[in-house]
Amino acid sequence: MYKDTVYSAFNLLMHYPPPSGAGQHPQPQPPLHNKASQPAHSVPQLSPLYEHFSSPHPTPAPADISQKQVHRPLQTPDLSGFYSLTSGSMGQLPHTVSWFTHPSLMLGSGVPGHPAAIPHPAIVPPSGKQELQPYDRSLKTQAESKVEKEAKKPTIKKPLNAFMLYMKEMRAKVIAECTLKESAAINQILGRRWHALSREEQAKYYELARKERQLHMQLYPGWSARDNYGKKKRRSREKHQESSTDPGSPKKCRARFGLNQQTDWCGPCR
DNA sequence: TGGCCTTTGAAGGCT
DNA sequence: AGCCTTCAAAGGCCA
Repeated sequence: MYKDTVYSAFNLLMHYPPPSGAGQHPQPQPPLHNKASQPAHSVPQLSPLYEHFSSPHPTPAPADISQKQVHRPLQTPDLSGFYSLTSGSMGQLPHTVSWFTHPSLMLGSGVPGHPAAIPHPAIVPPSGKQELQPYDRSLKTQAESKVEKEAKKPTIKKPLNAFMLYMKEMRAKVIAECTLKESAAINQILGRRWHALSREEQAKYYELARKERQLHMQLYPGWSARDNYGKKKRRSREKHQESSTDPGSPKKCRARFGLNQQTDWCGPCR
């Protein structure tokens, strides 16, 4: 089952048409969450290219898992260099973001039913830490157990959007250039640089993000962004409310003054 | 130790 | 339809 899903997702990407039309507006594509609208025949047959992606360094599964596993239909594919293998603009994308480096798309045991026991970076325990040693469960009520079970459910992270992918790639560069380490400051710089990118350059990241969303959908069909709501502590609303004098972020500022999202900047945000 | 900061975009909910 | 809220990443900072 999972094998089919991964194969389908992989092939879907391998056969995905490149961005069409030069100068195409890089704005996000229409939502892809309507799975029902995708006909089964839209997933092509397994590409022979897939054979190249079986991992040269398969991570052995822990004994307890491997013993229980009846079959091992799929090894964790090494998808590093995936984009360089694909044709079209994505292959020329000069960055390091790929399935290999992007945690939410790395394949591993976190994927339900996946045979390998490598923890999936996109699927993390709610605490983000190793589980505590087990204790006497007989002391627990069923309700408590249910609550705990729910709490221990691994978290599937949201797929990264275009800007997040850009940030992930460019962060190291900015850190090196500016000798900054504080993410808040770095992100401000990256935000400005993002807007300085040409539409063609941004389009690469929008396309990549679109593919990531699509793969995420294939890997976690029932997942919803709503699943992770409330798992981070919400910020206080007061802090989010903008003062009349604070220009806020460029995005908020443009929204407030009705400026063009791509080109216009108000004074304080320059 | 855990939330905040800071960015943009996606998605879900509400009016 | 439009607005609002939350969460994705990152790491220093602070209570």
